[in-house]
Amino acid sequence: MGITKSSIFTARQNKLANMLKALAHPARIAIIQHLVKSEACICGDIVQQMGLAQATISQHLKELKSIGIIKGCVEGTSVSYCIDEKVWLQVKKELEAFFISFKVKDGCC
Amino acid sequence: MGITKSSIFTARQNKLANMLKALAHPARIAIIQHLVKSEACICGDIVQQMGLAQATISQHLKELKSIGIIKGCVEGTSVSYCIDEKVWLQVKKELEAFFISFKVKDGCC
DNA sequence: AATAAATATCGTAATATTGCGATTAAATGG
DNA sequence: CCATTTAATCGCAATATTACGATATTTATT
Repeated sequence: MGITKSSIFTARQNKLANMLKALAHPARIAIIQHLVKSEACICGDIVQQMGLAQATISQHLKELKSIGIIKGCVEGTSVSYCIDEKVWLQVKKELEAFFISFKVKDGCC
Repeated sequence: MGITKSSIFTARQNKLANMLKALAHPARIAIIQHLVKSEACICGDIVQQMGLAQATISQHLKELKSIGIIKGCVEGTSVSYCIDEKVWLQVKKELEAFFISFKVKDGCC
C-alpha cells in the first residue's frame, strides 16, 4: 500500500520515526552538516555546494523544516538557513533516550 | 524519479542516511523496543504483539537485518531475533558523532 | 511600475516503500 | 515420507519519495 499504519503505534514511536525519516537522506545529512559548520547560510550556497537542482534542495529544506530542526529567515531576496538549536537538542535527546535503553544481554546467537 | 543520487555524496553520508532510513518506521522502532526489553524473542511473538500481518513483519525484520542491527537464528521451526550488540553500539556511536558536531551559535533568526 | 534575483511551489516521471494474501521453504514430529 | 508449524519470499495494489523543469512568488533595485 505504501501507507504507514500510524494508528497502531504510540505517539512516541511515530514521532521518533518521523524525526529519523526527515534525516534519512544523504542530501539532508549533507545540508545539516553544512549548516552545522557555518553560522548560517543562504539557500543559494547550499544549491551550489551540492549537485542537485534548486527545486530539489528546496524540497529537502522543506522536509527538514517540517520537523523544525532547521529554520530560515528572509534576508533581502535570499533566505538564510540555520540549525534550530532548541529542536536540535530535543532530537538529540530523543535519540539518546532510545539508544541508552539497551543493556547488553546474552542475545540469541 | 524516486531514486537517490548516492554518487554525489560521501560514503559516510550515504551510510548514515541508510542507518537512519532502516530505523525510520514506527513498526521497526516498535520491533527494536521489543527486542531491547527481551533477551531474545521469536518472530511469531513479534507478529502477535503488533497489529501487522506476518509478511509485513518479516519484511521489516529484513530491513533491520540489512543494517545488521538485529540478527536472527533458527530455533526449531521458529526464528529467534535479538539486538546485535556490536552493530547497535556502532550505530549509536555514529549518531553521537553526528549530533555532537553542532556547537551552539548565533544562528540566523 | 518594470526588471532582476532568489526561492518556493506545481506538475510530472521514475522509482521506492508499505502492506497483505498466497505461496514456498525449512525444520520438527509422527 | 507426510503432515504440521513457522517464517521467508513472491506478486500485487496503493501510496510515498526523489528529482527536475517550468512557473509563481517575493523582495530589492532602478
